[in-house]
Amino acid sequence: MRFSRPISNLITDRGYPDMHRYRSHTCAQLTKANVGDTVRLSGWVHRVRDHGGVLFVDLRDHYGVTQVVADPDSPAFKTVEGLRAEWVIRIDGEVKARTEDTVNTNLPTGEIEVFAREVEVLGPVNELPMPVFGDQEYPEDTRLTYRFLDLRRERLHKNIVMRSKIVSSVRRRMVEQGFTEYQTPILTASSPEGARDFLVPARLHPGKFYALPQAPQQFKQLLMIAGFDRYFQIAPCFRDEDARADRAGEFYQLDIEMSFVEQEDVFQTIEPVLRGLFEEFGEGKPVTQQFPRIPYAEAMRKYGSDKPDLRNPIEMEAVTEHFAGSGFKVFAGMIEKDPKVEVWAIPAPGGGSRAFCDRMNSWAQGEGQPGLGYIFFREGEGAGPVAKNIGPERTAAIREQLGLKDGDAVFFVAGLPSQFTSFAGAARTKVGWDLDLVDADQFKFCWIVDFPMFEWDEENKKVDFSHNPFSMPQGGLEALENEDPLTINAFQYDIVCNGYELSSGAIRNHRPEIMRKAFQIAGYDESVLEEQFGGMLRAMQYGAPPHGGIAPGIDRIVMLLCGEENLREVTAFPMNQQAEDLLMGAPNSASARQLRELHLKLNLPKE
RNA sequence: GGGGGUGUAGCUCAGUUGGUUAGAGCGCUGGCCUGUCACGCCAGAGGUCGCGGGUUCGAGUCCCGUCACUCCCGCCA
Repeated sequence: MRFSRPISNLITDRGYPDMHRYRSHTCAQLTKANVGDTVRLSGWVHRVRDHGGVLFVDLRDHYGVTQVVADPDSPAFKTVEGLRAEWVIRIDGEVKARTEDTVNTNLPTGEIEVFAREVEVLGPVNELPMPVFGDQEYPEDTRLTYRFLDLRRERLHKNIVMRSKIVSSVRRRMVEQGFTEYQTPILTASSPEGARDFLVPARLHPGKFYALPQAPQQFKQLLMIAGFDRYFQIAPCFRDEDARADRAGEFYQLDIEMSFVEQEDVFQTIEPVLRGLFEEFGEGKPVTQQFPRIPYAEAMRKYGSDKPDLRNPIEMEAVTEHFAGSGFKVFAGMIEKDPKVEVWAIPAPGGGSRAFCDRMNSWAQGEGQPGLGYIFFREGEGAGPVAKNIGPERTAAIREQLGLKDGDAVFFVAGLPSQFTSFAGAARTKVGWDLDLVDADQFKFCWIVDFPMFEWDEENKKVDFSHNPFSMPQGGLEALENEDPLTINAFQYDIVCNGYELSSGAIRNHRPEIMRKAFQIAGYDESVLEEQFGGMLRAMQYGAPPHGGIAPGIDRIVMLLCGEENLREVTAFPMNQQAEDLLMGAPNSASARQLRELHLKLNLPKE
């Protein structure tokens, strides 16, 4: 008898019958070359097919599936008859070639099967709450409660492995770019990201709390000030805000910071990493080669969003002048009353039918809008109520401006851009998808640049930072001293891919005097600055290099590369939307003793 | 905190205008089957129709409330 050699060095072959306790091979290894070998496999019973006189078991492990066969000649026949899905078994047997008509070409091991001599049950199974075999959908709470089963299923298993490969590739690419990975604290102080912190009570300091980092923002800047030059980390981040499909309370960022750089240096460094990553894992889908840089204001105007999906070719344009003083009294009246009122056009190539325009109109009403004005073009002229009201000349001018032809349509939104932009953006998205203008099979990247440094806080009637206070204002101290704060931009940028904000970054403010001035403009007393960012401020006074960075979201990158639309599909152990871990039972109540040690008393809301 | 969707067997779902005993597929249990790989065939078990209240002679179906999950808004640079 010939004894099989292991292919994977994971497994030691001590030779039959002194083989490795559990396996000589994985379930993906055996081929025609092994025919005649005696082998040992361990894994899960994926599926049993019982033909009475002959039994087939698909044995599955992490690596693949191998068909095990037993007939009444097999001493293991009785045991195999009793096997059920997902039992964990070890089988010893002989590799046999399948006859030509029984080869399964869908399986890498499909040319062989293992004839079972001996079967040992390593882990039997209660009735399953959900099967591993097949791809039927299951309710998410079941999937999360039995996550270990869900993770055995092909799609999720593949996603998690893919995630690991992506993370490895990211690390390799970063190291190749001259970056070094440094770790930063998990128990830290509240930082200025603006989200709600997760707090951890400090036993040794009654009444005080650590905060989990929303991002290692200050630490990475301190690392730059400490002279480490190029930092990265796959950093866990925590924000106690309500979850969304693309947003969870805990997540990972590829956190990056670089010294002695300007914005363009960061772009030149990060672009190849992301482009390479998406080319490596994007299954051949085209990836943007040179990421366009789009100023924030332009993105809002053209796409109605600061995270535009550039797969959608539609660009909006202002057409206010064509409505000013026109016969379309609703818009004309608004324009006359307020010089800030604008009318934006959303071109809809191929949408030139009354049916489509009416459908968009009722969609808009469902979105809480009064409606959606439109013109559609046919037989050389514009049709619809708006066209009637403004007349052929203005209609032709609009058509001319937008380059529309017969069979196309255009939709209009009017008002104060600040109030309708996000709706206009949603309409652009809907038109693009409904008219099939979006080529989904690609990765379209862009940089969004020139974010405003400050914004008007309507609630508190004051100027406030629009991002974090650590960004360098364009124009530096001079701009802060001489210009209207609401017109100052920051060296603040985002990377967007297919409509997802993948990351946000900035060139940091490394000058304490600019920092003080910025806080003063945002109406914060110097004492606030000292109290909250005293450490940073002190560090800046002892030789801070100019520096900047960015922090792409790992989870979202993996989500895009796996073709998923929900972070939970690429996270091994996610929480549900209510931030509960249904498998481990978190959060949970604390014992009286734990609370006592922490000097905490509960003050629960009334039922 | 608010809005939308969903909730019927372990799972996916059907259930007409309010009308007798609430169905199907998958899974499960038992039986048959020697070449399947979504094996096939036969039989069976399995239901507080999310929960509570109401309207009605009669509610899975209509109304009110409530709970759970999910998507979105708020929130999140």
